[in-house]
Amino acid sequence: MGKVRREKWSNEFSEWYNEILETAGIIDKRYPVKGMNVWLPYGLRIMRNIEAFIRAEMERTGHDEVLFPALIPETEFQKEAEHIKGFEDEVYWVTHAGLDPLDVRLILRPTSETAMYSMFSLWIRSHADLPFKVYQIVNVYRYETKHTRPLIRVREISRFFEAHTAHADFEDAERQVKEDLEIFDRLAKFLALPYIISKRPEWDKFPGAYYSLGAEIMMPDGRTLQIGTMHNYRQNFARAYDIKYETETGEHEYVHQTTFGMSERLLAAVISVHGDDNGMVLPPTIAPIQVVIVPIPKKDASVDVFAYAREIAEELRKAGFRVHVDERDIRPGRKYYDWELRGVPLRIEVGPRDVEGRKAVIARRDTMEKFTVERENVVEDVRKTLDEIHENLYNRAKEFLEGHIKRVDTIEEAKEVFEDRRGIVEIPWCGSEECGLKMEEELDAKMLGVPYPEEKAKAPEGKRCPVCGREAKFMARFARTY
RNA sequence: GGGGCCGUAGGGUAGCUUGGCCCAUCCUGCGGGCUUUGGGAGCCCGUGACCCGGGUUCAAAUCCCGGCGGCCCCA
Repeated sequence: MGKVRREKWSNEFSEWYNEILETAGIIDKRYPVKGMNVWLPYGLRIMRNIEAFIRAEMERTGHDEVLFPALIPETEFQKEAEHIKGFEDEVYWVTHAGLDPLDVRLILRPTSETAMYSMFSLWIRSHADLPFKVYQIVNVYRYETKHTRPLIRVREISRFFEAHTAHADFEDAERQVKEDLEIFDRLAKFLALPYIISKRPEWDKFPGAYYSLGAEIMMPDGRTLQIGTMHNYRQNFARAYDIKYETETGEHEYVHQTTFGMSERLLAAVISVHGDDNGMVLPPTIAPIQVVIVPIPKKDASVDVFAYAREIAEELRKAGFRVHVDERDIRPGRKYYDWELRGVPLRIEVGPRDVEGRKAVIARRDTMEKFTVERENVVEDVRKTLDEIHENLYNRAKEFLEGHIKRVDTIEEAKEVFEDRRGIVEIPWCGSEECGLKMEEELDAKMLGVPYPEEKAKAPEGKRCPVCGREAKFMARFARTY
């Protein structure tokens, strides 16, 4: 009691993760198609809370919500050469209608650029239409050949967020990327998730992009998980899909485009990063139940603990909290374990002693600490404690992330760091693809890219690329990734 | 692309080598009853499974062949 354990969480993360998803009621992975899972009510409620925040941010920043069809004609899909090359071996094809083969085959969208952009070319006419900013949250399909993993690597991404924008020039597109980063930062704070941003190397950018940024978090087993991406396409897609606008002086110019993407990996990150051996720990911002009240009856007690519990619940609800009173006829200890597993950030226990003394016991999910508060201070103490929990989750995760980033100068040192296959290594790099790929191979890790913004990416004076010995231009990040 | 392992109730498992004692074991879950409630109580009753197809045999969860599905390792 009162002790946070993270042994299984850290040492047997895969088992921990699968078990939690199932027992906490997030998803049911028994659906008979590989890589496709069923969302359960509790998991969906958490995801909806995350999406509510994203939608509010989209509204705040002037994005409109749209909804495109899931099917894309082969002819549209093939317009941007790099894009098709990047996705062709992982799209699902619709080739028949009934028994007859289709004249033009259709793909199930793996992402929506090629669905959207022919429409963009119809919609965007003049400079007055720019910047043009839309988003949607839909399911997309990718035939993953590597191991699928619920919420992380799936063949149907159920909650794929994608914002697409078009701009008059490169500078405005760059402003959009900055805005995306700011939105992402606010979202990450909302989820209490510390992260890093890297600019992807040329060989790993999004197919068709001019450059790609990726946001990563640190998983309990020391691997990184990408939970957000921002791309500047420049005019690559505009040329392929003929998206032009008329300037103030009457010329026709191709637009500059960006995208910003996220998915249910956000939920995977929240569950993984904040959890412990007892289960999930949800940030109060997204917990479907923020406070659970467990009445502790005594057979011969003269007081009504249930009435007392309901009364506190009502007061908390009026103050704006999401509260549940657990009146099930099972023992309290069982209820504690139940709600801990489901990550409810704060529990209130009320027994006859509390009713008589006008008190309540508060138990924090993050630290597993318990303390007694006065009845009349409950609302205030709950508010304060929930805030502290959120802050503590963020700080704990930040410490974990930062403790897993190491700077080294040589391949040998990097290998030493990776001996336990954990963490992120930053190593000087000349910037050539050849040396980058060589390091990936030597380290058995992926290059995430270089720190972003660019100022942070520069290698300190005098550092040399450990592969070719030339002067290092950047510090490159390597990690084992999901 | 190459190699290996595995499919038994909702979840986890025993049984398989050496076929019969298996209308299949135990834990958990689920429904009901009694009793209890400050950290997973107990007892009783009930519920529910051998991946699919073919073969061998007097007899198949067990052996053989094929299919489907899952997992792991290597490139």
